[in-house]
Amino acid sequence: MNLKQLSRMLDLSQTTVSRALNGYPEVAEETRRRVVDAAKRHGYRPNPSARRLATGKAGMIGYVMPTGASVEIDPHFVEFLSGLGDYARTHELDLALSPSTMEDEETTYRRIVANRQVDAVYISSPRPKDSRIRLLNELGIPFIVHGRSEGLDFDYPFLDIDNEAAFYEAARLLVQLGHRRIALINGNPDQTFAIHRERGARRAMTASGVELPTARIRALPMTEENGYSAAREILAAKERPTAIMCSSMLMTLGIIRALRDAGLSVPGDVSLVAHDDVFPFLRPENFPVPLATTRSSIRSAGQRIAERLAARIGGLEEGARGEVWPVDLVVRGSVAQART
Amino acid sequence: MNLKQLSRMLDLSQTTVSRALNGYPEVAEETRRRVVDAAKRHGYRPNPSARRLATGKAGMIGYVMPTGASVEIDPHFVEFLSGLGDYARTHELDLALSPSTMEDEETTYRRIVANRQVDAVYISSPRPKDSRIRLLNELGIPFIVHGRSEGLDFDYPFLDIDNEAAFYEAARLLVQLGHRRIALINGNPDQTFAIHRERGARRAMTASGVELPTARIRALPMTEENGYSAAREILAAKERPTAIMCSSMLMTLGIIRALRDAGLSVPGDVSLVAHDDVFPFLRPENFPVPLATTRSSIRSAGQRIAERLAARIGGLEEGARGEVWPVDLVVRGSVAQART
DNA sequence: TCGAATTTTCAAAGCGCTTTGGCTGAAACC
DNA sequence: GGTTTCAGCCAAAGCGCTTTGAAAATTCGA
Repeated sequence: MNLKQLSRMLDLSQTTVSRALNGYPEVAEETRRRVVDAAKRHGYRPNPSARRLATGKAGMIGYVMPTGASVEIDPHFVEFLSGLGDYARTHELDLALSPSTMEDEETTYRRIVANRQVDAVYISSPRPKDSRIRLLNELGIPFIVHGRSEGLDFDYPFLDIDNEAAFYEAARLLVQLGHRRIALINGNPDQTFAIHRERGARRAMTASGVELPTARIRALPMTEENGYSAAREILAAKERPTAIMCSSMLMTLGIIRALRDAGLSVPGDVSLVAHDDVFPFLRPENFPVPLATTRSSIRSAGQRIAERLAARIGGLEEGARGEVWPVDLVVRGSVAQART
Repeated sequence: MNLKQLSRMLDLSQTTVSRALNGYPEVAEETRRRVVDAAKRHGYRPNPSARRLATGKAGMIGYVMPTGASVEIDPHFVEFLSGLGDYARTHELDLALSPSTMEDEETTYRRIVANRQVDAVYISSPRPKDSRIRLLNELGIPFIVHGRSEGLDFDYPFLDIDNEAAFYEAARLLVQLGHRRIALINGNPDQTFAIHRERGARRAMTASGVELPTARIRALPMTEENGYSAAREILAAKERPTAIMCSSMLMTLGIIRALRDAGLSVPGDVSLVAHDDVFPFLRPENFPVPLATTRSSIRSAGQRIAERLAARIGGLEEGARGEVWPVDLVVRGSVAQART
């Protein structure tokens, strides 16, 4: 069933039918009802390719997905996607993933924009001075950054959590509990969130005269394995830390393994705080010792970004609006008073 | 730059240019060279919407993504997607994810097929008598199932790993090591893979006169939490198992936690074998005790499925071809001789 | 009641591509 | 030399929708 058939059936022109269906004002209410009704009854759905060709609108949200042998999409992505999908589903939006190697990223963005394949784009895991943001800004397609960049000389729309405050609070808690040797096992240092977290931790510690030497910092991709090896190294130091802050629960699994290897207990010997992105398959309450966390649902972020993207597509949101979500600090059994 | 402009520039008709670019034979070799050359030089790329409208081909692989508050996309999906993307990227294919609730699934499939939004579709996590397979079969769109269904009265194309053999081998190993009380902590029982795994394990055990009572079986969504609680229950039995087979490494993390709670050692008290889908962020070698696994890369499966889907779109593959991959059994420190 | 203003509807022109069917000129055949 | 054949090219007709510009129908004001 296409427009032509439907309009013939109703004895109306394609124009009128199209307008009736798309809510244009210049069509009599009664006619509209007739049309809408018939469309529903016959299950008419406009062909999206045709519509796209005619309007230039794609009805899709795009994401350029880094791939390649060595690149791994991390589990955060699924959770995020899940949230994005939640919203998209109820708003007739689909997602287009365009796989691309790191090197072809720019080309890929240019392509999907030039081809009008998507109406809006989101960017994840931004780095400082992220070139993708500049590019999209120039290309003039609606976009939102999940996270933030730094050092860009213009503003852009983003949604981020307050990583700095989160780790500030976490560090402050540890300091208040008397910890003086606190380590930080962070995510990849070329990502802005990792920078912010370190900044927050450092600020809290410095404020109390506690040092955060580089020897007690590790910044690596967030895998169990890296958590383990980072913890091994840090625990091997003469001045062993009495608390560890970590950017990822997956890494924390590795840290716990290292602690066990070293015969150290949580929180007896070492207190632990980690950031929790709220994975349904890995809960801080269920750690050997319930894990204290800074918590923020990455899934909700996905929903919200989809919502804002939709608003942008519809012209309801404009400008470089930044949104920063607070992060909860949830204290659980993995933190305790420092041994004196 | 569009076809019209390009053809005018070359002083050729759109027809010829289009044909030259698409490799049709009725164009002189020299002309083709000229055209291809100019296209590259001016960065001409056919507008996909227009092409889609004209050909009915979408250049996209579709996936109906289950979403909803309670539904969680599991991390397997990302790994798979990663593989799919790997292939798609190099073949000008994009992925279209259509989020859908479980109830709307059928409608969504119908929609994307009717609209020609995608050229092919893949289905994951098939259940026995999976209605999606029947539907796609009727709709006549190319598709491939990742995994297998059971009890369908027709054949269909799929790619699966040999779950039954994998767990057969694993169980056989445990039996050979003298284990007589072996537990199975499996994935969701309405998924075919879980059924196959149980079948394999049971077959190996029965062959050696070892029982697998339901009391020693748990089948749940594969989260750390479920692994933990399943293990707790099973370990609480009077006749405690001396070995546990598990369908997921994430669950195995929970099992290990439960073992530790119970003061049991691996492999001293309990041997452990798990299935490994090869997540980059969680490696069996890095478990407290290196974990013996049945291993099969879910990412490679993604690549292969994309490849086969592309072949189907191009008419190079047809019929109900099923492909079953063997699974490696990798013995590591988590299995040992049963205590006598 | 008549012309103007306003609604409501329509025919037709795109959007950028593929593809059908036909045309042209040169090579091949008898 | 005249007729076929065929390679190589083209004009034009879609694909199914939106949107422009104009016409028809209706309402309104005086």
